[in-house]
Order: sequence, then structure tokens, then C-alpha cells
Amino acid sequence: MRLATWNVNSVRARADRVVAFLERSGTDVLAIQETKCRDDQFPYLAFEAAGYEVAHVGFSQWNGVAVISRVGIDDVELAFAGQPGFAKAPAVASGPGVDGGAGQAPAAEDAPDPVHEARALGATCGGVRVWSLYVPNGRALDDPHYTYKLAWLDALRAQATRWLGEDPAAQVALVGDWNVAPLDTDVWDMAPFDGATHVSAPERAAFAAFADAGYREVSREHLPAEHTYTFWDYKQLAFPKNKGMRIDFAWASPALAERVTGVTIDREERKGKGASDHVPVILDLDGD
DNA sequence: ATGGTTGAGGGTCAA
Repeated sequence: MRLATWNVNSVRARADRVVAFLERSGTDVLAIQETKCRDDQFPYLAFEAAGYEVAHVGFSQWNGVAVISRVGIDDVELAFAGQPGFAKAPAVASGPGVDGGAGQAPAAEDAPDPVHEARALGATCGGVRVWSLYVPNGRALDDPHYTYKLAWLDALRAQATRWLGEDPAAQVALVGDWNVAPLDTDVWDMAPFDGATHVSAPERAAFAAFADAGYREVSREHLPAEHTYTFWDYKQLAFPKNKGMRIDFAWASPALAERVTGVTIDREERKGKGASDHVPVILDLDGD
């Protein structure tokens, strides 16, 4: 079986390209991120015509994740248990002569309700529990989205720990855009990332915690070469200059990791007109 | 060169 993950950066802008990838690569199950559409806008027909079923969750032009499968798609979950929503940091008292006021909790009635975002979808395909994951970007170290990102990763790790606890033999794939570059060699140059997200110690710790939970990041096991990227920004000729980042990964439960016979990063998908800024990461699994 | 690229929506915002 062939299982892949790809941040497609709008499934409507690239439906033909995604279908072509499925057919060319022989992918059975594809987890996509950043569909950038609501459910009612998803181009289901293009995938169904190619013989695939789709499970999608999307609420707006932001985020959106899906699993696309030709080996069945069951027990769909549109979020993981305990998945945090985004809430702005509590308002901080400020004004002339007021220095911060950090730590003062707002009145409870002033706290906004967290907004649930379409960033995780789970489905069982061909015996594998596949989670398509779009980890929050974080934006900046002092941004509320950064706190959200860390909380989101921690909550996912806690849930992933429970899944393995309930069934140590479970075949679980946690795949997607993690928005973390775990190693300095996962970016073209660390200098531009001084004080930036994606490379900070807390983000890297939150990512590495999945190993402590018993999972194996199988893409690096099979593709250990440094400066092997999965994303290149659209701006400033990043792809021709190979100024990329490795931020798309596949954490596999032990039983699934044992089945992985090879991993491919399809760099060709970054080429040509109409490319996403990410490329697919493809896992080959032995057996059905 | 004080910008550089996409996508969605029609507001700029997000990445």
C-alpha cells in the first residue's frame, strides 16, 4: 500500500494536479492539508471519477484537511479528542503609565470562546488509522498563535499516547504539515530563523515528544540526508535557489513503522506552473 | 529594487 501526505495549498486550485499525482504515483491513500475550502466547495467529483473516496473538513478559506482513499474510508473523525481551538490571549490592561499588566486574568465573561479550526481529520483506510494534520503555523514567538501551536501539539501527543495505550499493535499514521523544522539542517540556513518560529526549542521539543510517546518518524528513518526539503516559499526564487524547509513528516506507530519499506519526497511536484509550495511525502508499506 | 509570491475573496489576511 502507498500512503502519502501533501499540503496542497488549495484543493480547488490544484484538483487536476492532485488527481494526476494520485494516478502517476499509484497512491492509495492521500492525506492533504490546506484545502482552503468549505465542505460544500470541495471538488469531490474529480476524485470520485478517479476511483477515490474523500473525507474532508473545512469551515472557510483557511485550513481544511482531508483524506482521499481508494482502499476504503471508515470511522471518520473531524477532530481529535481534546483538539484545542484558537483563542486570543487575554486582553492586557495598558495605557499611559501602565507597564504591561501581564498575568492579570480578564473577567471570565470577557474571555473569547476558542474557535475550532479544521486542522485534523482521522479515517481508517486499508487497516491504517490515518490522521491528516495541519499544525498551526505559530506566526511569531510572541504571537498568541505560537502558544496555540504548542498547546495543539501537546494535546495531539497526549491523544496519540492514549491510542497506543489502548492498542499497542495499532497501525496509526500521523502525517501532515507539522510546521516544525526539527533539525538545523532542515532549513537552508539558520541565520534567517533567529528568533523565528518553526525552529524554536519548545516547538522542537513538542515535536520530539511523539518519539517519547512511542511513535517513529519514518520519513527521516528512510531519508536521513540533510537539507532534504518538503517546502519552498513562493517568494524570492526560493525553489530555484533551493532555500527550503523540511516541515512535512510522518509519525508512525511501531506496528506501522515496521511495515514501511521506503519513503519518497516528490520534489518534482514543486516544479512547473501551478505547483503547491509543499511536495508530497510518500510511504510505501508492505502487505495490503 | 524598502520589494520579491500565491490563494481566497472581493475586507485584506494568511502563509
